[in-house]
Amino acid sequence: MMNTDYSRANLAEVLRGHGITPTHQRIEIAHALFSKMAHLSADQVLAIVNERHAETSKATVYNTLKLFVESGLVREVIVDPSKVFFDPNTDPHHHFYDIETGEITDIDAAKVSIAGLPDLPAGKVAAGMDVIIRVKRATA
Amino acid sequence: MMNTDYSRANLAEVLRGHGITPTHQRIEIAHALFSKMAHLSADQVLAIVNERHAETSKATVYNTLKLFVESGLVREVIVDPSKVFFDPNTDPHHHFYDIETGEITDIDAAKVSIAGLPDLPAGKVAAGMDVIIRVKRATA
DNA sequence: GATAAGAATTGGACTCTGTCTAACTCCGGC
DNA sequence: GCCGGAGTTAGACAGAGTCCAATTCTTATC
Repeated sequence: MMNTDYSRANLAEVLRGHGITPTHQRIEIAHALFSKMAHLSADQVLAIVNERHAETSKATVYNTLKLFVESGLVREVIVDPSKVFFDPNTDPHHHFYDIETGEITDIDAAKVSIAGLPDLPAGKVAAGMDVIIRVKRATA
Repeated sequence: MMNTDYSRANLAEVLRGHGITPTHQRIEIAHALFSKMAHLSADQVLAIVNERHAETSKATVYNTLKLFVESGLVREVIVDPSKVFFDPNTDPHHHFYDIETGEITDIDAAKVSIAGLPDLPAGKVAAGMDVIIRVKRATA
């Protein structure tokens, strides 16, 4: 788990630690994701980053989010057709998605298991697997 | 589970049984889904239905798939950003989705369980919940 | 601190999935 | 067979995401 220092200077170090050149835009995007600690869509990230002055383009937000996903800094959560969310929490966990309200709730990874996965200890869902449970009512 | 007679005449009866007026287009769409018994996207359904002569519009395919989902004839499977798949198998089950190959594999519903769902017998995932497990390698 | 070369960013056009609409056609009860 | 409502249609539209060539920034090296 990441520490909780979300200063620009610290975020720059975090990016360097993941082999990412810390540009202004990338730092702002990282700041948006980590300081909110919420599941954000690319659109929401774009809006937050440009709240005061428009300074980051759509292309950069998409490029950067893709880069962050590839380097394991955030996770992609695909719950909705036509909208991907980005989750700054990379601890092993899964997601409930309420179809009706659009709400996303975390589930402890240890609580989800699948029988018949002989190569996994106790049938637990392996790290790297992304379990998304779509429900019709809030179940959290 | 549905029977395996995929003749137009029988599909018309199946549609009527679900309260759906069996038009030519709807029968063709049902035929595409059930005779292949595969997870198809709206685009694929459109292509299959119009293989010989263009006779069904995009709007009708979308309308019909939505109608089929609402009446429980097929299920929506949301595994990929920007593409929804439709599954003619409505038996309770869940899905593995291989991010790299795009392959979708079924999992027996009984094999997936979540701890900490007190209102559900034995922590089993409830009917109506749609569990999608996104993996990086084929795990089936 | 200046320089240079590659990396990052940009805006805008573009693609793709899916929606909407208003006119037209078909289905089924009478 | 007629009629009214249900179903279908083409094409315009919307929103998320991609692409590209031109520009700007970062950083290693001096």
